[in-house]
Amino acid sequence: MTQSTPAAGKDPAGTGPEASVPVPAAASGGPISHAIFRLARLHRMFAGQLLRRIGLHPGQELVMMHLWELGPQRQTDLVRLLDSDAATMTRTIQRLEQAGFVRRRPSPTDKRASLIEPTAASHALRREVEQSWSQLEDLVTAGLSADECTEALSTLERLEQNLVQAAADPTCAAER
Amino acid sequence: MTQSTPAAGKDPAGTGPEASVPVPAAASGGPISHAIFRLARLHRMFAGQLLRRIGLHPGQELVMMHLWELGPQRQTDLVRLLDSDAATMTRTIQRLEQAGFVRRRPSPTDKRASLIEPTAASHALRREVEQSWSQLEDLVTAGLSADECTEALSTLERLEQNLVQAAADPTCAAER
DNA sequence: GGTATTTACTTGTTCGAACAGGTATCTGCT
DNA sequence: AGCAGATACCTGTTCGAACAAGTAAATACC
Repeated sequence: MTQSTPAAGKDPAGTGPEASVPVPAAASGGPISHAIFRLARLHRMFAGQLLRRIGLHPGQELVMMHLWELGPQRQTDLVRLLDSDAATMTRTIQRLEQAGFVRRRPSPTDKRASLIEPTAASHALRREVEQSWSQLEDLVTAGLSADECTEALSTLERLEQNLVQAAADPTCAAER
Repeated sequence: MTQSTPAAGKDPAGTGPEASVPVPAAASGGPISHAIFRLARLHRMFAGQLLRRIGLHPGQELVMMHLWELGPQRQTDLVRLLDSDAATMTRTIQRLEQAGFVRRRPSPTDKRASLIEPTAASHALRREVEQSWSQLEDLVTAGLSADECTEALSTLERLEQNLVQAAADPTCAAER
């Protein structure tokens, strides 16, 4: 926390440009929320750019990584692994299937389910996907020491834990 | 929603190499990237839940906050302020207009542009939106001291800065 | 066995995000 | 003045995310 930008501090009118971080007073009510939002947006954009070259859309690569690693899975398993949505998974699988990266096989034990398995063609992508991930990681952690990385990770996880806990907390009133 | 603990669980040796929790080795290639992804997802979900009650969709509230704060703006200005996309802004404005939160007035000086201004009805939402933002901020920073908040913010901004810089860096080769 | 509930998956919808065009209009340059 | 290029905005498309409903099969219960 040595060279923090004065984002949360002052941003007097007039100077306008603000090339690095656009942060009007609109964000003053939630500087950390806003920072999460901006970081996530940038991060997602980079991931999208990296994935685009290898013919995947953001989100699809996570499905593929799980399939490569764990072998054939039911959609429900993937949903649980990715903490995703069944409807989203249905369409993601459909697109991956149409793209030739995935195949569906009826489950031998459950007529409702089908097993999703990566195709041979998809394995050619595996290295590129993993490479892109580590490239993105390098980008985002540039200039950070190992200790700083650990600390950053712990910070992110702490924030995440706060939200996880809030989701489980009945006082949240965010029930649906 | 129901997300298992990412790092809180100690997960002793056990049997497998990575019998960890939400993601196996798939994330090992980019722990920080993955943490950003998860945090952002949760954060977005919470924001969505809070906004849902007040009749806005995630993203729309940012537009409204800028309009409330800065007064009538052209779409281009909003795009620049939010670092967003012109096409996205067009449709977001259309929906906000249809919802009655925004009005369009032709620009007196530029026949191409129109000025977007918040309606009187929209001002009733302002307090709720700001309240939701600070509520979300409280949620995400729960249990953090002021110092820890500052540090967390600085960490987030540092990661963001890395990506901002990478985007400007020609070695990125991500140019079109 | 027969019914109720849960589970696995699908479809429809709306939304933001991003890319690829397309059309006016404005601006800079000659 | 006239033209090239930039600008402001719109439309079409595909994608993930989330919600709502619905179908079929498995499971639980009586």
